[in-house]
Parts: sequence; C-alpha cells; structure tokens
Amino acid sequence: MNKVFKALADPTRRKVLELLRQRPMTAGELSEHFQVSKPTMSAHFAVLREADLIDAHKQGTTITYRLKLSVLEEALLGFSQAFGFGVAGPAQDDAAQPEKETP
Amino acid sequence: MNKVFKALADPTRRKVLELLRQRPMTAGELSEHFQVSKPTMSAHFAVLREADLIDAHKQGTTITYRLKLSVLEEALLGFSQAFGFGVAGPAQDDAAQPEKETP
DNA sequence: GACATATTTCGATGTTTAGCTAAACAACGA
DNA sequence: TCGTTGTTTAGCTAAACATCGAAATATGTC
Repeated sequence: MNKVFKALADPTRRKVLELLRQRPMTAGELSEHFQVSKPTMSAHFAVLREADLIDAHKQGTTITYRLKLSVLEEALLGFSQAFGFGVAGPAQDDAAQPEKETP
Repeated sequence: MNKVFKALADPTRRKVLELLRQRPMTAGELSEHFQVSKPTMSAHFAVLREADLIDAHKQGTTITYRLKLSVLEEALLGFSQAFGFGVAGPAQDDAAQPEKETP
C-alpha cells in the first residue's frame, strides 16, 4: 500500500493511469503521450506493476497494459476510510473496464 | 495537488495526518509517536504545510497542528473522480474536527 | 538578565529517484 | 535472417529526500 502511494506520487505515472482508465494500451502507445525515453517509460511501468496498479499481458511483440481499477480503488478507500470519508460506489462507469475480461 | 500526493507518499506523514484526524496536536506531541529526531519531524511538518494539508498555530512556545480535512478530501476526490469512483460524503464524523474552531 | 522549553533552521551525509544514452536481449512476424 | 516492440543493464548526472547533530530563535518564567 505504501507502494501505491509512492507510485501515485509521480505525475507521469498518474497520467499513465488516467490514460489506461479509458482503455488498455500498449507500452508504445502510452509512451507516445510523453517526451521521455523508452527506458524511462519502462521504469515507470515497472513501478506501477510493482504497486500492482496495472497488469501486463503480452501478445506477440507488443505488451498491453491494463489498469487494475479495483486495486487503485481499494487503496484509496482504505486510506480514506481512516479519515471518515469513504470512496463510494464501485465504478459502474461506462469507460472504465471491469477487472475481468470479456464479462 | 502534486504536492499532496508527494506528501502522502511517506508513511510517517500519512501517520501524522491520521493522528491529527483525532485531534489537533502539538509538534512535540506528534513527535513522540515516532522514533526520529525533532528536526526530521519538523521537516515532515513543513512538507505537510506546503501541501496545505495541515495548518499551524502557535500559542506561547508550542505550535499546534491541525488537519485540514477538507483539503485532503478534495484532493482525493478530484483524483478519484477522474477514475469514476467518487469520495463520498463530507465527513460528518464525530472525531473529525471541522475546519473552523470552536463551532 | 539568565535560564529552560519548544521548534525551527543550518549544514552535512547518504539514499533514492528521474532522467539520459548506448547497447544488449527476448520474442515474435515477415 | 531481418526488423519491430519492449525490457533490461550499465553507467552516468542532477535533483530531491530523509535523516542527523548542533546552533539559532522565540517565548515564557524566575
């Protein structure tokens, strides 16, 4: 859970999460949104992976990253609860993709 | 808002916020909960102040810190909203102290 | 004024983080 | 066997962080 907050502390990584919130994207696709080198992006992905905020699955030569919304939500929820305000309602959003694939 | 996340990235600082959630406390009082030096704690307080998560008001020789719950809530809310889950309900908690003093 | 208390400021140090380039490596598709 | 995609490693710089002990700054009190 500390790793989640550490991961969230960087603007680039937060942006990545927001991009992934719309739809899963490949590493290359994500990288296009930033002006940093591939290794740097790869490192950011690694931090997000370590925090369990995204998961990767490779098909062929490309790796597609997917946001693990529930993990993010739970982290925020756990923290928020300690302060008396809860994170409400499991995202029944249209754009957000649920944790399981092809439900 | 980046400052808030940066501030939240450290476990000590998160703990400070949780302690302050119960009641305002002096710097010394807070420090007793951690095994770090006073200057270190002072630095943490500065980060929290910078992020506008706490405010200080000194009376005599002591400084009392108070949690700015609404700021924390708004930051979390702003972020959470971008992901489709909102931080709900302005804390009408009993232990949490409202933003104004002696209401 | 002298002294005690509470906290912050002032260096100093060691660690972590973000970033780069360059090169190597793995896995695939054509 | 190439070329592509992405990760990893190495080696580096620069900046940010966390931490400390010591000194400085209030603010009382005697």
